[in-house]
Amino acid sequence: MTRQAASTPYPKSPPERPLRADAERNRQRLIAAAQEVFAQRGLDVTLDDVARHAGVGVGTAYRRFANRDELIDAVFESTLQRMIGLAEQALSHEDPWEGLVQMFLATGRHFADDRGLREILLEGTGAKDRSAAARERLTPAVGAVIARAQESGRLRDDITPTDVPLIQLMLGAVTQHSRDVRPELWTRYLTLVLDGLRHDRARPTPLPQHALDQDEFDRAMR
Amino acid sequence: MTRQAASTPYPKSPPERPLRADAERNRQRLIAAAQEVFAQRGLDVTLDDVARHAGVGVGTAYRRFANRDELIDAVFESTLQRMIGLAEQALSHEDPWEGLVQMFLATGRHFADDRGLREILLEGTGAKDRSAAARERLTPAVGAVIARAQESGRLRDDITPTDVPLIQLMLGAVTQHSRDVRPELWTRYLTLVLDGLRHDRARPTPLPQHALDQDEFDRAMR
DNA sequence: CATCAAGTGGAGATCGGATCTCCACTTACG
DNA sequence: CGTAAGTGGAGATCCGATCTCCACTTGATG
Repeated sequence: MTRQAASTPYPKSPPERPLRADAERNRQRLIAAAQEVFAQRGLDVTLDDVARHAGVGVGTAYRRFANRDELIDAVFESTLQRMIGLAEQALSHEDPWEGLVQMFLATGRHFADDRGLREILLEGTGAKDRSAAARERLTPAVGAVIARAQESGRLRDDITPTDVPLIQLMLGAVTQHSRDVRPELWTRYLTLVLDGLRHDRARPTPLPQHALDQDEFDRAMR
Repeated sequence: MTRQAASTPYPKSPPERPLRADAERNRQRLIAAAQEVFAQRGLDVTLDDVARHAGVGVGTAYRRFANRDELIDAVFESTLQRMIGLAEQALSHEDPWEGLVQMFLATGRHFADDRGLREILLEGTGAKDRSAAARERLTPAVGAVIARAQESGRLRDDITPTDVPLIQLMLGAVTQHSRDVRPELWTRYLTLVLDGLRHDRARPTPLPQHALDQDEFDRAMR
């Protein structure tokens, strides 16, 4: 799919010297456009799409980014930082269980809003090493949140850090199908899962988001 | 994508007269092959793939089935019947809660083993009316299982029948990513969700399937 | 067993969509 | 103002999927 970058014409990686002002402006526009397009339609869009959305010519896009992968890297570096931040914030929440819940909610929201992010972090789309590296940077914080919640006795003991992305993956599947009909539906199922994750519980937590009615359901399942 | 069937050469729907014996044999082979290929690789395979797998020429495939959709219908009619049967069996289980669990397990297993089935019933891939019709036939039985479990007081009251396919969709997402690494992993998350679905519970149900370790995880996320 | 309509295989025509280049033109910068 | 840097976008190239066509084989029938 991705061709090997040819030797001469446009290999991009090391910015050999500063770009001209207008060129740099276009580069930023491309990144911003890519961010939006990836979020909406996933990583499987053409550079032509991104270029059109940015209001520049295809040629310009290819001159700045040899292929989609370079663009993806440029776009997701900052997002990944933010995700790590969210997990770390969860650690500083005074209540360990609430911290865990907050982490699921905060990261879940990002995933709900950004299909590209789901694809990279949860579905392993695109360059495998990129995804792996990203998750590796995310793991320590997530592990800490889990461990702390378990020590507090509120989270069942048989949960491990790898369960977290799998759960987010499940919620992502819901979002994928319901986003046009009810973008927040995933919170319903998160609540359900959280009730399953509790070490002990008295009564079920009330579910946010009523279930899909028949009509919504039909539309969600296209 | 699917072209309008042309007037003369190979429109297939009404079997105008009985097929010659060898032709009928090939037809069956094609359906059997399609069943397998759809189960393994989903509905998005070419008729060429199916034909090769059946050991017949492409031409033969196209002579019998004007397009993939006809083949899909031929393949899934029987499977759908079986799914309905599973829900009905759940109703006859003496314990209403156990019946519900059995329904999730039995249908979940089918979904786990058959990607094409997931795509039709859970992901609304392919002809939208086919999926809708199929689900419509499945709904009454599922609704009854839910209602009975709720009346027994074991299933929380805020669950509705449309939650069932959404939950299966979540589990399907797990299966999709873990099938090469650990095909049964979905049962772990089903147990978690079931614990969340219980109206009241003392201690968590032990989870089947230990979580993915780091290596398995990396492979699952490709 | 001879005849011939029915059926077959699979090479390749056709289509469509994605990727990427090329170059005449425009623009920023010294 | 001169010129190196940058631009746009038409179209060359590639690729894979769909579907047809026809020389050849096979099953049914008398």
